[in-house]
Parts: sequence; structure tokens; C-alpha cells
Amino acid sequence: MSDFFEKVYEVVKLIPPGRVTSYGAIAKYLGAGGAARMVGWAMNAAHSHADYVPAHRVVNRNGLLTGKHHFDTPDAMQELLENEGVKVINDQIIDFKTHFWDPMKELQD
DNA sequence: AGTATGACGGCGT
DNA sequence: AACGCCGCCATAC
Repeated sequence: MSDFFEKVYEVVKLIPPGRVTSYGAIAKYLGAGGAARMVGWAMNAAHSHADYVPAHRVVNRNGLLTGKHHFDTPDAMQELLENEGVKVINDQIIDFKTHFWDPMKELQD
């Protein structure tokens, strides 16, 4: 298990409830830049991580629930988000930019 | 050891 | 504006 995964989990776990971020934002924050795919791959492995990782708060730059299919049930991700006050319609987060949580901005420095 | 793939993103056409 | 290709890092086969 690469430290990269731990870094991703650490950032994801810092995402406040009702907020979401993108794979690219996390990757960029970690210095991986274009390795946004790796973040997604880390999420896949997050299932094996000891601590709970709110992977449902991580979406692509479109605010689309691209990884919802990786949860226990395809609707779990959407329900979790809506449970936190994030409206999701047709796998699309409403007011994505409003709920967007940028690690570079929030965890700046 | 080399090739293909992946929950993405940016840039070129 | 829409579509397509390339890049980026790590894992899988």
C-alpha cells in the first residue's frame, strides 16, 4: 500500500459533511497533478482501509457521481450525500460549486 | 518485464 | 461548444 493512498484517505476524511470535492483537486493537492485517476483508484482500495473514508464526498470535476457504482449499492452514494444536505439528481450534484470543498483552498499552506 | 487499465482532467482540434 | 487524444501514477494481468 503506497503512502499515496494514505494521503488521499487523510484528505478525504477531512472533507466536512455536506461538502464535496473532486479527484483532481485532491490529486493536485497531493502534488500528483494529473494523476486524478490514482485518487479514484485509492478510493477503490479505501474499502480495505481501517478507518471510514467518506468516498461519497468525492466526485469528478463535473460533480457527477461517477463512482457510485463502486458502493455496496448504486444508490448508497446518492443517499449519503442527500442525507448530508447535498441534493443529487440523476447522479448529478446540484449546486456543485457551492458544496465544493477545495483542499488547496481550505487546507492551504 | 511489458502492456493494459482505472471512481480523471486538461489541452488540442 | 463538442469531441477526442494524451498525460499522470500505481496496480493488475
